[in-house]
Amino acid sequence: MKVKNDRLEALRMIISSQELGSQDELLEALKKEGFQLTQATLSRDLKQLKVAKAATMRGNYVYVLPNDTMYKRVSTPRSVHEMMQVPGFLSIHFSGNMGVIKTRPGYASSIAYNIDNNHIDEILGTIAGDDTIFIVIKQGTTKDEVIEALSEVVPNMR
Amino acid sequence: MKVKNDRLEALRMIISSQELGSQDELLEALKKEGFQLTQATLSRDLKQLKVAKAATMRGNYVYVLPNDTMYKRVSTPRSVHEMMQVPGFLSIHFSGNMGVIKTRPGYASSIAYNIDNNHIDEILGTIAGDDTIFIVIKQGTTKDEVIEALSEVVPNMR
DNA sequence: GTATAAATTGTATAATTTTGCAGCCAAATT
DNA sequence: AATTTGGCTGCAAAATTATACAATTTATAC
Repeated sequence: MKVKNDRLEALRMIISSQELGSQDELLEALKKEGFQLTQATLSRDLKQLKVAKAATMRGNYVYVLPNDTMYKRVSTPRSVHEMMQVPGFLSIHFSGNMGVIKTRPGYASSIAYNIDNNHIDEILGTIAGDDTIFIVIKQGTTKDEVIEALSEVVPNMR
Repeated sequence: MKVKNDRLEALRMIISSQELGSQDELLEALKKEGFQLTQATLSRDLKQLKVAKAATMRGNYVYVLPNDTMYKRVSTPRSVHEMMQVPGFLSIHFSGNMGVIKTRPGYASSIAYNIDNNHIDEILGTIAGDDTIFIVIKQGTTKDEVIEALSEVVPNMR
């Protein structure tokens, strides 16, 4: 069934690239892509793709794919080594006791996870958005020391 | 409100330890734990906890926590009552005008919520990830003052 | 190609979830 | 003490989502 597979693929792309909160909105987005279907069918598609509807920080709801890190089920925890293959890192800059890492879209949380799980003394903590990570640096630590420590963990660090 | 926090905590435990697919089922589970509330309130609680409803492989739906602890569960599943004794707070450290709180996975946002809603003068604001909270501290405030103030709000603070 | 089985879909409806509103209560303010 | 403010909740209605059923299409076997 070519049509259905295409539709599911389009749906995946729509969900991962936009923040839509109801099936009607998804339906409309699909229509713009040239897919003609009813809410009932969409509901079935969503079930098949295991899409979840989740509350956001901004107080609304969005659909998310099952492998979006936050709502991922199961998952064999990836090893540090595996994650080092992931080339999401873009840049790092510092200001005062904080560092800001820019990553490719979607990579922030996995890189931050990687940093957290390596218990780097120089870093008190991280918080990740979609393509940005904030890190708080231990007092008395230099940028170079932080970069040195991070380069053990983050691929393409330098 | 003590009751509400307890309820949210119980809800979290229920969701992470059982596979329930409708709010009515959750309501019943909560009732067994001694919580009395309506489906409407539950819906709001779920929104606040950022719980998502996701399709499963077995063709039904389940509620999942934003960082699904379900599949990382430890071998001995603790009872809801036991787990409620164990709040999520792990540690706090400071650097410059910032504090970094580490929590058990998934607990950051609810603890940050507690902090925010207690209007602590010494804290300008917080931002929470999954297991980390950044807090920005008012200038001229000492760590001890912050810890003092937080201990009113965060369980197991010291 | 025809027949049979399986999958897909729309319709209509049932089931579920979210939300506006008003009341209540506790904490803060005057 | 009285008043204001803000959070929490239930109720009921609105909004949204899931599904039984029947029809149709597609795949498979003969």
